[in-house]
Amino acid sequence: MEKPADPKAPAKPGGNGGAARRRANFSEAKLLEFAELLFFAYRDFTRDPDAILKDFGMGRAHHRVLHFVNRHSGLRVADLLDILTITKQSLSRVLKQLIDKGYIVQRAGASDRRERQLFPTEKGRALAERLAAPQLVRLAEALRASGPGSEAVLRRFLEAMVNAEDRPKVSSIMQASPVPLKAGKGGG
Amino acid sequence: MEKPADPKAPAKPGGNGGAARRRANFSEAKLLEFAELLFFAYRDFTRDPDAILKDFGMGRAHHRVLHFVNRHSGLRVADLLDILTITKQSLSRVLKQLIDKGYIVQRAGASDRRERQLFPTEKGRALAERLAAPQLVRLAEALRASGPGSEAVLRRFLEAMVNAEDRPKVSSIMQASPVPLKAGKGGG
DNA sequence: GAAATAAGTCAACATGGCTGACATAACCGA
DNA sequence: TCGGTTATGTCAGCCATGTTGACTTATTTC
Repeated sequence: MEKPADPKAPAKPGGNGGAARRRANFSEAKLLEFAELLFFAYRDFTRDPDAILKDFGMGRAHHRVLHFVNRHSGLRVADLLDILTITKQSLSRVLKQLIDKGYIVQRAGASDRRERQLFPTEKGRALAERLAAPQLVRLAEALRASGPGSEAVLRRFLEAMVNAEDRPKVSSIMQASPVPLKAGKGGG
Repeated sequence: MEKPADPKAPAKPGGNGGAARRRANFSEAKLLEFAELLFFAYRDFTRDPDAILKDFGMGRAHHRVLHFVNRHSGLRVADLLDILTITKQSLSRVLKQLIDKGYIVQRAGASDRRERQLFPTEKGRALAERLAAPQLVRLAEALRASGPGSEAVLRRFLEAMVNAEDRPKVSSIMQASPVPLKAGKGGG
């Protein structure tokens, strides 16, 4: 019953209903281009590891878990849930597989034995590096293409893209702390 | 049977097997940080529209289709397949729903009547703008936080992140051509 | 000792990828 | 005009990965 707008005159490019106006100096058109570029960039960023994972009967979810366990060895299940923003049931599925296949091991927490700290095995480290390799090449080339001094710009941009309330958490994660990341929970 | 590496001495941070060495001046650690930042940035970039979509009984796949149809009004199904890099069966599922709900209309191609050109309805344009709004705010703020002149850097970076062979295609898409995007197929 | 917390589990369901097979309509060249 | 190719659509089923809800176990904390 929904009468669609006349398809004879579709999508007036200038006629923006009002959502736009101007945002801090950036035109809507320009911002939309960045949105699209981000989509394309991320689409291809994940492509190489996805192909490798297929050979191992695993998916992108496994990659994410393995990456963070490898990079931030010793983190707890709760930290991982926080980072990935998925439910423990979703995490459990892939984590169990990674443990069963010998890519990750867990140990009871040092101070709190209810906690499970996660560590990569040698095999896990090897796979994590293999998955990361093409992504690092891509990033290095893109940074080079961006010109000198682009790293600082990139870092500021990406950090600002993160939800403001999560930035402290992300920062603390980025410091590759070998200690379980309690910051943002009760700590500071 | 897989004997895991001794979990007592997990993840020597310096002991990189050889995948690393040095990539064009960027340390592996730095590149990994960018990889993580990109993950967090994209994670949050998609969060706002995902929440809105839920109220409409739709998912991220609908958003992607609606976005590109709205931005590049008149593109063909084949163009969309190319952009999203999914199968026509996957696209069909969400596209059909968007058409049934009156967000998108199709017309037979002007020169080739086998083709289906896709257009947003008024309703579709409205939803696309509503979904884009929080993302554009986020992007504008992040660009501002990146400092003056960051746009050019960002653009170069994101374009370089795209697979080299797809860059011409992406460029032609970005020009918001109102004409069906035949470039990269047989054209130039 | 009771309550709270960290983690694990079972069951069911939704979304959105995939493959394979096949149908229809339209175009295009011989 | 006919036959092959192309653009699109569709059916059927599978897989990965997200969700909610309910419940258990081990451990810590008050």
